[in-house]
Amino acid sequence: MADRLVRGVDAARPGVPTLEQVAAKAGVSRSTASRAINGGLRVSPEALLAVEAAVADLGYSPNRAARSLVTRRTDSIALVVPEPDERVLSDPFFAGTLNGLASALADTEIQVVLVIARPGQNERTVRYLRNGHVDGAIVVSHHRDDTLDRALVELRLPSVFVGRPLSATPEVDSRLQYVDTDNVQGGRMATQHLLDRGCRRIGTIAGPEDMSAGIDRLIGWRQAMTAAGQRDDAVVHGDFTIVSGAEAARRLLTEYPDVDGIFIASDLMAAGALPVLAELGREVPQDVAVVGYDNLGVAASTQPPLTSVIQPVVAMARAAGLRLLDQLQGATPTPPLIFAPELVVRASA
Amino acid sequence: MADRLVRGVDAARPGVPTLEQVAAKAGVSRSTASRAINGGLRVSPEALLAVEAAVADLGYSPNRAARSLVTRRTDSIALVVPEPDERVLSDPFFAGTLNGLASALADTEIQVVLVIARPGQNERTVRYLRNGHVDGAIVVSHHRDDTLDRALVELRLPSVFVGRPLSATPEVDSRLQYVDTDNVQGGRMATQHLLDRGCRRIGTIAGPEDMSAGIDRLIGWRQAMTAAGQRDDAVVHGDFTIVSGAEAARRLLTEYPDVDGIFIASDLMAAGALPVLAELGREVPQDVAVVGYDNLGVAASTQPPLTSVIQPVVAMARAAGLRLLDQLQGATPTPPLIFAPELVVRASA
DNA sequence: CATTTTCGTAGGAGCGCTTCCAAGGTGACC
DNA sequence: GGTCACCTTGGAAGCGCTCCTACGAAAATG
Repeated sequence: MADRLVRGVDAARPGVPTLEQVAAKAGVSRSTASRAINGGLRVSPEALLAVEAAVADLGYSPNRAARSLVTRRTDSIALVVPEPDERVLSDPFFAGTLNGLASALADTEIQVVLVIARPGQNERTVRYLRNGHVDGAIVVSHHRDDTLDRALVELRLPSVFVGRPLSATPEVDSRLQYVDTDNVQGGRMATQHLLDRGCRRIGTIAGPEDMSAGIDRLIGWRQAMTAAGQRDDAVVHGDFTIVSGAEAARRLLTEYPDVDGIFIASDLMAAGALPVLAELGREVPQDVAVVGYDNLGVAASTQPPLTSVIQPVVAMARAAGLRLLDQLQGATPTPPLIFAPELVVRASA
Repeated sequence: MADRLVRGVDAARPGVPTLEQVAAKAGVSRSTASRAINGGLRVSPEALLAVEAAVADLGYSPNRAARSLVTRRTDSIALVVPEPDERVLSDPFFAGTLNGLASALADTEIQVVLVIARPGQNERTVRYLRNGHVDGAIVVSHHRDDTLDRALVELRLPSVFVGRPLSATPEVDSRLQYVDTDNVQGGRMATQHLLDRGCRRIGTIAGPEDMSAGIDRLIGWRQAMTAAGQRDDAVVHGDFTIVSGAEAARRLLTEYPDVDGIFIASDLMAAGALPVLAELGREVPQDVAVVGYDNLGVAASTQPPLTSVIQPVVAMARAAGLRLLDQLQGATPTPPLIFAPELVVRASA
């Protein structure tokens, strides 16, 4: 273990003001000062004013540790994210989540603690969450490891998943809060758009088979294809990265050279696929129409710009944050909140 | 203020184990248990073993609040980031930072608290940091607002900037820790590469004039151009986003239609510029060679793939984390750590 | 006018932990 | 064998805060 660490703020100086000092300055007792600060109930207007002045004067802010010790709350929530590897690194999904969450918590005092869920360290992560270090958790269910999901559900810690966790079978849905878009419908919409513009031999570059977003979008594609009486065999998988998109496109066009439309389960993969299509002499959208998914920045900047299905990450994360807040206030868990996907038509299809 | 919140973990159940329980189970006093847990100094081997067993058995982990209250440390550091807006959202910079920081802290107990520095709320941010809620801070100096930078420096809170803060004039450098790449040299290298391949009329799409990365890369370009005896007037500015890159490219080619090379200060802007070049009938790299900056994922997937200057975000953030750790252990601040940029040659130049 | 209710306030206990201190036990050394 | 040093240990204080309880004064009630 490390030696004694040096104090964050030097103790030699007057130091951080305490409630005691505020009370003294305001000429009231510690209790009154505390009450004044925590909502001002049962405090006379004069006392309230005096305390507020003292607080402003001293630049006081309550010691969270002390408060937390007695309230048994921490006023902080965990943002549980999978270890940011190459994939997450190039994925704007996370930044969007953060943005939405921040906006949900904007006018609370709640802090966000980043919890990196390292693969193989679930034990540690769960212990951290269990032992009251945070009041709740937002879990970015963007990883392939559902033992963590399961463990979190067992925990009874107020928590909301962004994106349906794979462990969310219908039976346990009620015990489990999540926010997601309807990826099945999204997949259907994307495919239908291709069908509507006349494509008949439509392939798909699907996401990983162990992530709900990957699975569901593929299901949506299947549904649309069978409903239209088309074959649903032209499937290759990627892992949502640019590189995998390029590879997948190559495989797809090799195995099914006659495709005239591709539904690609993420814009990033589409960004990888488009250059390959060009290289193989396919004009987009004339020879092969392409629809992506996510609509997160990259979509508009590909060549040609990508028709894509909107996944409103920011709104989802915001909703997740608000739901968590509700739970922290004691509200009972509500059923999953599913956003409707929307299609943005650009040049690629 | 909000009403009483519900406890994160239900108190009716056996609840979270305390040190007292561990001690009882191990058959030692609370003090001994504490000593055993915090490094095991002055504890007999038997006692140590007994405590360790009890800890494992009970799944104990110390209450951070209680510990923090007495040690006056929080064992957490702030990651101060500018409010994630559109720009940050589509920027993999942040994810990389997180990745690097996480790796630096991997085998410590230190938690990362996300502090969103909202514009116009500097007061609040500073107060939070000042009042001992965290032991130190990593500041992603990726924003345009240097009053925060200045305030943080005043704070005497151990902190490390990722990216040179604009307020870091040579005089205050010593009081201020940061990690950065040599953006001037990076700009020079990029430009030199264009010169070397025969470009003579080189323009630049520079970053914002109020961010050190923007300023320095432009300086580098200027240096290379004047050293080569070329005119350094073909400058337009963007704000590091894709959209601004597209606009800037249009402006540049309108004002200076004879450019045969462009140094673009970020890959994202380059990603916006390339389609515009294509649209205006310029072949890359034949008619106009292009060098980008950052080499963060997008670079490899543009059409054509982008020659770019590596900015090792992950390594930088990791270094920043390690330096902060050093400071927390009492080490004296060290001079800025500057990474050398590297050029990755791809098809665009 | 006496009595109850209400209100604002102060004091004190105690949250779980670290750490100071004194005490006890052991071995080394004279 | 006695003294000293050293190591291990438990008791107790106290970190800054909230909240329970008690209390006096003011307001409302009979």
